[in-house]
Amino acid sequence: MRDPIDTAAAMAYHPFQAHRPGALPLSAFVAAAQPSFFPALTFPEVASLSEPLEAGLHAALGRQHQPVHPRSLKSLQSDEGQDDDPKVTLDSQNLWSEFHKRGTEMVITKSGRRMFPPFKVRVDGLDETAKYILLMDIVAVDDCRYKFHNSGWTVAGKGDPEMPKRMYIHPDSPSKGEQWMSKPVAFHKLKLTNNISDKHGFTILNSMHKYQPRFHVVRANDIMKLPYSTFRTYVFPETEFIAVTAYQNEKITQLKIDNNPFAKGFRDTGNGKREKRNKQLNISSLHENRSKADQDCADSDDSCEQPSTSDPLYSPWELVSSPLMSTPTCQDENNIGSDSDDDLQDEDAAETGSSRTEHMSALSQKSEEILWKSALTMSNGNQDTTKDRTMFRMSDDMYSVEVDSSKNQMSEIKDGVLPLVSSLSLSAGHLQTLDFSSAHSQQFLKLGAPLLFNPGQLSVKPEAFSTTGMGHLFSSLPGVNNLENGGLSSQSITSPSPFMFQLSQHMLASQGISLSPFGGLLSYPYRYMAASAAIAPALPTCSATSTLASNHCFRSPRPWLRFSPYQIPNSVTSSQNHLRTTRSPGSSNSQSELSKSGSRNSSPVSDNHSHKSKAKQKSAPSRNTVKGSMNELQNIHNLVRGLDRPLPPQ
Amino acid sequence: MRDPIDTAAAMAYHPFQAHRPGALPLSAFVAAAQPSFFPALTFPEVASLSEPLEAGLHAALGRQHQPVHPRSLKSLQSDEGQDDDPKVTLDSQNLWSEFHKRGTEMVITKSGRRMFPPFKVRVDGLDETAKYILLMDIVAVDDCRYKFHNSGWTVAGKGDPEMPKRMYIHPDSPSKGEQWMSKPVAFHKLKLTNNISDKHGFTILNSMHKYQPRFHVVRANDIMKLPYSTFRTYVFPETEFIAVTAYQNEKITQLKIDNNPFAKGFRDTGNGKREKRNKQLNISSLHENRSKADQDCADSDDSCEQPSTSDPLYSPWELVSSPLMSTPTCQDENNIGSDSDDDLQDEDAAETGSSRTEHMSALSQKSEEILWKSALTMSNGNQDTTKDRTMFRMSDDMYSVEVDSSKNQMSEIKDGVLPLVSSLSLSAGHLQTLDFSSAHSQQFLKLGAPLLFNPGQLSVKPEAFSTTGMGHLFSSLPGVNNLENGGLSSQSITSPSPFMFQLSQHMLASQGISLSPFGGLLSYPYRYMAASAAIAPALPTCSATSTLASNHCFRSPRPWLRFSPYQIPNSVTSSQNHLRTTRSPGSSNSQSELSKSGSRNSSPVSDNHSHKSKAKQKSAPSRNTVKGSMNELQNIHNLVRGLDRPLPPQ
DNA sequence: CCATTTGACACCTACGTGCGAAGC
DNA sequence: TGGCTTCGCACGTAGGTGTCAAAT
Repeated sequence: MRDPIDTAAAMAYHPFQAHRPGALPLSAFVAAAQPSFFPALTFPEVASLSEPLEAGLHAALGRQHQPVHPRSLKSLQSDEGQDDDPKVTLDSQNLWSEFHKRGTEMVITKSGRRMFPPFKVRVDGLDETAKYILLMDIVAVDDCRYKFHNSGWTVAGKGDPEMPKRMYIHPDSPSKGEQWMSKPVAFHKLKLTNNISDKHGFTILNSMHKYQPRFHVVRANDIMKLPYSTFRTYVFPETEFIAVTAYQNEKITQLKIDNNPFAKGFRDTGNGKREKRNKQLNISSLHENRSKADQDCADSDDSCEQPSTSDPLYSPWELVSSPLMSTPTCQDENNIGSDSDDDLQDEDAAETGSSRTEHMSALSQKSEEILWKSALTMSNGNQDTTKDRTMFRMSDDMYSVEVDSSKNQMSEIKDGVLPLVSSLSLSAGHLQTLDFSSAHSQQFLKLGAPLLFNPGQLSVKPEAFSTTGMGHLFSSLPGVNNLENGGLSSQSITSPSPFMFQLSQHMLASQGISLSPFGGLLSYPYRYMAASAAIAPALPTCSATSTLASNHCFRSPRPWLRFSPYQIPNSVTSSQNHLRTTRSPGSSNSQSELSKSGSRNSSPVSDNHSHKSKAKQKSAPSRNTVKGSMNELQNIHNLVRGLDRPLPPQ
Repeated sequence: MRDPIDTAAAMAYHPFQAHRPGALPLSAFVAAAQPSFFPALTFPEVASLSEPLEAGLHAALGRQHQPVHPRSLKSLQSDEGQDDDPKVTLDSQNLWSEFHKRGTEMVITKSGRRMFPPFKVRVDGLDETAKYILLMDIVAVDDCRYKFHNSGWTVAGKGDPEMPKRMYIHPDSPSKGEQWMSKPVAFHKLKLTNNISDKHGFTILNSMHKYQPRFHVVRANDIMKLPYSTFRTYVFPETEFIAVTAYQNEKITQLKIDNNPFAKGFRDTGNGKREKRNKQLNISSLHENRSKADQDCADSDDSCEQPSTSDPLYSPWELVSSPLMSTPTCQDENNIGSDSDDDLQDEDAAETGSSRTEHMSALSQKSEEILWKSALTMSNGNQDTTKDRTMFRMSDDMYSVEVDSSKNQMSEIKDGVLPLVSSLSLSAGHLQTLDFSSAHSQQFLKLGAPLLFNPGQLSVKPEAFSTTGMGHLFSSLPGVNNLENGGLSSQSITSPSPFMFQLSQHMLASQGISLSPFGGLLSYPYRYMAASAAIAPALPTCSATSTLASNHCFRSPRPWLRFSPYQIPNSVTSSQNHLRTTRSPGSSNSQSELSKSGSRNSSPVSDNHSHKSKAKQKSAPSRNTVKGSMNELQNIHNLVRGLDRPLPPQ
């Protein structure tokens, strides 16, 4: 049914690390990144292309570098078996594409807003018996602020500093591959907000900024093992969006109204100013026509709460692949997604089955750049220029990046290699958080929510975590119990490691770890927990002086509010990484479904992919690769928080 | 605030086992049960009264007995630290009492119905840093069928066979004691149904039968360790109820309408035939006036979804302790809870503060019997007569029973000893199931739900489970993976062990265990998993010939549908048990609150208990104790399923 | 003045209630 | 017929929508 990966690209990887903003502008590294693509490789089973990863890594590391022994990391892996080959397809892809080509907007509110379309994926190729943790995050695509002008989005200046992005771990994690593959994996519990003081664990975004959701597959049977596990990251370009507090593009509004069941009240019953829009809204096919089994999507608690757009009068839209209305970089001032070119005009034309594939192909080059940029830089705006970068993407495909922190060698060339590297792959934001939010977290947050891993506090030997270990990794380890019992120690506060996870108590509980309320100044007490000294040696500095990475990151409250992404100093640590990139067919289905009233003769996107290999070759990875890697490392190692909690100034 | 246990009773315990229905009627054992009470003992910290438990145990065991080595069990304990002393108080106790004294009815529907009042408890005295699993089940009080006649409940004959009762594990399990104590623990996700083919994991009850909810505290950091852990069972007599498909007692209906927010639409707005009932409905105090913090009750996903009865015009009712309207045994034909005596007539009287305590005290003896019966026999109707039994209860207090399977000695006498024994304490039903239902389970059930532990399939040595183990107990053990991977083996089907748990995939997933769909005749494939040969040696036989316990229980599909509880043969195994009984003040608050409009001068029940020691002395345990123990063991060791799944005839 | 944000609101989807007619 | 059960229903709660006016 769904075998997304059909193209491959490989790229040499050059590890890299220390970065001193100011002295060493990020853009320098970004510009050097030049991943190369190889022709499509039919995803080998467990192909593993061995290549040294440490080249120049330690040398580049200014300090704070605690070398990671691959063997140690290996032992930390909860599941190192390579007998899986995850394939991920985006659910309701055609709906996503419809939004994307018009310039998807996502409303962010103070109280938190869901995404629509819902981010839902189908996973295949997992080891049925192995446990996986599935998570997602949303990272900034660039460092630009946008504005909607003349029915199009334009860059309106430099972006605002990004709040720490949280890793949203699917509430069902960890679960067996069997379970994940049995039904779509939905993330509708993830909510977007613009409230920087959010205490629910929602993802905090900047309005009028562009973001890219990402999906990660981690083979681990315990959330506590996340840091030592391989991350396979999947990026669906069509899920890119601009965060807004109020809809700017009326077409997006109408698309939402027509497809979101909760907005059914606004569908034209002759009241609004909107006219007969029903005809063009036949895109909801995949989103609506999900089978009974599909409705049992794997999501937190309410079994697939996201109501299905079950309006029978909507017939499936054509399955457009990679949308063209991609976003410009900060330098680009050209409008994208302007309404004039193809919206209302070709509505009926689209219905007749006219394929947009060609049109999109023409813009694929640009799309690739953007997507790679977002994938590489984790979109925190850590680069001020984008023109220097040679990005790439495979049109009508989504990108997946696999980062294996336990391998000190070049990754296997699966379907493509992305210079996205991190010792832990917990990337996507200079401040990265693992957030187990959901209804659970919201409930548990009330008694003191996030758990932060402080590498310096856990000096347990990696070997202690045996592969046959029974989970509850830290709960029974010396030094960890102290943290668990004692609430928040001043030491933990003053020198939190950049590699910290924010966990909801619920998830922690099911993992054998719990939090205790911390009677501090905050309504949301924190607790710091050591993850392992082996994982995140490098740390970003957060002082205004922008010194090189030190272990005292975030000694000041919410440092990210003081600096722009470029100003936030970063440094990455060694950690021999195993890089593996796969590509999953994202919007490669160009089938068009003419019937708009049910008689669909083409299978839904996720069920019938034409595995076209459209891989493009690019130059071998150069500095850009390094840049990407560095950003990844930085992101991963960055402390991510997101709750409005003041930290001791020192 | 809440320190429920203030009275103690101790009782000699004589293990016991094999039971052959027909040849050896259950009533014989039941009649012999004569637990004895000792005066209140202020619960010692970790007092441990050592007494041999094995007396006559093995001798009585006809066969199938696999002796359990205490040391082995001890090693299996996830948390053997005795530094806790759980105290449990029933939330909304006064509301419960209001219902109970009228004869609580709970509607059961095919699609599942919540309980109202919601079963919610506050837990205290836990080890803040230790992990606990909190669960509850609902067991039949007797083997009687009831009917509502002349505004009162009467026994209407012998009860129908009970479906296997499922252990509902709180979705947040396991969590730190810290978390459990931080907020009320609600179980509103547990639903009642009369659909014997229920596939949601709901609790299946017989209409017109009487049931008793029970609450269990287990110190364990992994659900897989449940079998080896000590169960502390708490019974709140006022939560007893009769399952109905339609309300019989109009007073109960009105009480529901007035207190359940979801039934607000039926409150007298002048439409119904019900007149001014508002005045008497001031009971909702505790249930309504919960603080903001209380609303964050620890429950599955939707943070305390149960809406609060926030009608400000209701003032707290008097805090009555143990209700009088207790249920009769099958032999008793006297009406209870008849409306004529005290309902509409004394409504206003009650409002004026007239205490019902005396009235209840008069009936306390009867109540005790009933409660003990339910606690001892787990109310599966395994005894056909109740007159023989000498039950007891401490009026206006709830009972708690602690069973420690890891101790081969008489339990510490805390506040009382109850002859409730089981090798694993997973009692309460001849068919006992651990059900992790909730929204999760419903979702995961769809791909093959229950997990059954088959002791015969796991021969791993108990020592393998080290205390420092990291959870995921079975996932990495030899012999277990086979089960996990292979779906359902015929062997597993044909000889399932009586000790099996039914787990939802979700919970299993978070515990390192998952299930795979089994392409059989059933929509809900089963998977059998060995728990440990050390735990449940004895098994109930389920054949019509009523042979003594054998390992081939439930070889026939749904055997419980063929036999009455008495016909189902049972046998218990040795397993040196540590018995400990505690008593928590349930409805011991006899304060009356006169003000019906807010001016409560008495603290809520859970905050202000007058620790009255009303322990009563009873005779030393005799055969009845054995009976109770046997039932417990049987219940625990019984295979519990509940899904309408046919088993291979052989 | 503008662009953007906020909050109350009507209108939806879910689903928890008892009712009452109909079924068995 | 008389119990008891079932089902659709109206009416709640809870919360997800975009709208619109007002605020910033």
